[in-house]
Amino acid sequence: MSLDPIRQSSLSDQVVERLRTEIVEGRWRVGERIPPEPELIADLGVARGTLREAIRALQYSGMLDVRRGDGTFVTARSEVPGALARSGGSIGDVLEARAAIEPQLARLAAERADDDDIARIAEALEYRSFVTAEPPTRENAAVWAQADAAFHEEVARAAHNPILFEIYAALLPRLRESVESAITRDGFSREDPRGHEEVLEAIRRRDSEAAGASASANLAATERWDHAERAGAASR
Amino acid sequence: MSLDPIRQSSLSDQVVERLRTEIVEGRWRVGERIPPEPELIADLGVARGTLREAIRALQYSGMLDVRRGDGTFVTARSEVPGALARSGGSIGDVLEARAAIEPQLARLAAERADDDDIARIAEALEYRSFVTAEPPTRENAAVWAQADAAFHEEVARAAHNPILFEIYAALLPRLRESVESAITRDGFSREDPRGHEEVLEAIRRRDSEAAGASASANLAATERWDHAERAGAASR
DNA sequence: AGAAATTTGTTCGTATGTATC
DNA sequence: AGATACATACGAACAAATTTC
Repeated sequence: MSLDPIRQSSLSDQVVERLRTEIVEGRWRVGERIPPEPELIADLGVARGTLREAIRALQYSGMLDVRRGDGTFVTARSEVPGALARSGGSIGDVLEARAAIEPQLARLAAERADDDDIARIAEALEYRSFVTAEPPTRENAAVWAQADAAFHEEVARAAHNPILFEIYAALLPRLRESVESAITRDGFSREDPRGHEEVLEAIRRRDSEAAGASASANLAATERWDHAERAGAASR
Repeated sequence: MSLDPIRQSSLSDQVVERLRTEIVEGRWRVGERIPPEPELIADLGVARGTLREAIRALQYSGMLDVRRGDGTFVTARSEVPGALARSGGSIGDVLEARAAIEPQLARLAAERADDDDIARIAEALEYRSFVTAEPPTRENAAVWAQADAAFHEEVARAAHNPILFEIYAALLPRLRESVESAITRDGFSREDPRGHEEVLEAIRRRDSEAAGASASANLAATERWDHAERAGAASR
């Protein structure tokens, strides 16, 4: 059997790992500015080019946002959303991916959610209902889309599967974007009669079948809207 | 409404896009060596540091493999596998993700596969059966795992959803790895009585429900094996 | 409005480590 | 062993964008 030769990792790769760790472990929070180049150079003891290569790697992966003359900011704690954003696909494609993943997440959440998970889901749902009560305007479209996404994200977290969570969380921004632009148009209905509550109640009852079924039903409504939307767009 | 200021992209970002395009559009094929730094510098008209930053970005994303003293090689045509590889998770997590996505892919494939898709699936399945007929050894474990993955990849392609395809294709290497190491141990059964054939036949009949059901059934068998495997490992 | 300070962007020169033949 | 080709790393200098005073 032939073994791959061990290759010592380059300095700049090591710097990437160091910076990435700061972000993943939350010492540098999303939105915050990281220390400027001269400071990092001094701390890490590497040349400027070496550091810059590392920063570029994380920038391209979507974890950092580098603004010339201003600074470098943390934008995400994972590479997956950035990678998925580059892979194209329409809103319909995003919906189909959600249709695959969401019911499974709901089922797993019903099996594995602990009390903290359930409390977070309930809180997110409460806020979502609160926002839904307000009249839809362009200003609060982003707020509503965010509130909706937050609920789904908490369900996903409760499934306790890091891979599915990563994938699903990466899909959410793309969906949020489209919902936000569509929300003031046409017949987009923000309220689904108790569909989301049903998911939460099924999780509380540890009824994984019911949780999956409710999630599927909620998605079917959104897909109908997407089909109508696309048909309308074609005739415009 | 406040608009985001337009920010002109840096030279090194433009270089990233140029290099990425060469890879994505297949002019630089996977496995090939890309031109050496001095040549790219001359062609693109940028400084060494600028080019190196771009190469590092693509290296970290998993599309390039840089070997000091040797050259830089193309390793993938997408960033998603590299990103997903960093997000942790166990084999069980990978299986659960597959369980979510695979049936949906089979359903979509039954709705959308064209003649070319079906021919490719049939070919992959034929090869898989051929390899399965050989006795399992450590040497051909990798070959079998690859043949199995190839079948699933062709089904995924036939679903004609770029996002789901990217996600699923990114999961395959992780699964292949574990199957490969487990294949000679314990009671891992490489043959499932006609399970994979059923998927193909359902796709041919355009029966999306049957395709999804067959895919689910196939996965359930693998999941039983994983549970047994984990129980065994715990008692060892 | 303008000047200075801060921060990232880009270039060049040089020396060194590593793989291949 | 030697030669060649290639990537790695450092350092210094100047350019350009942004913020701050």
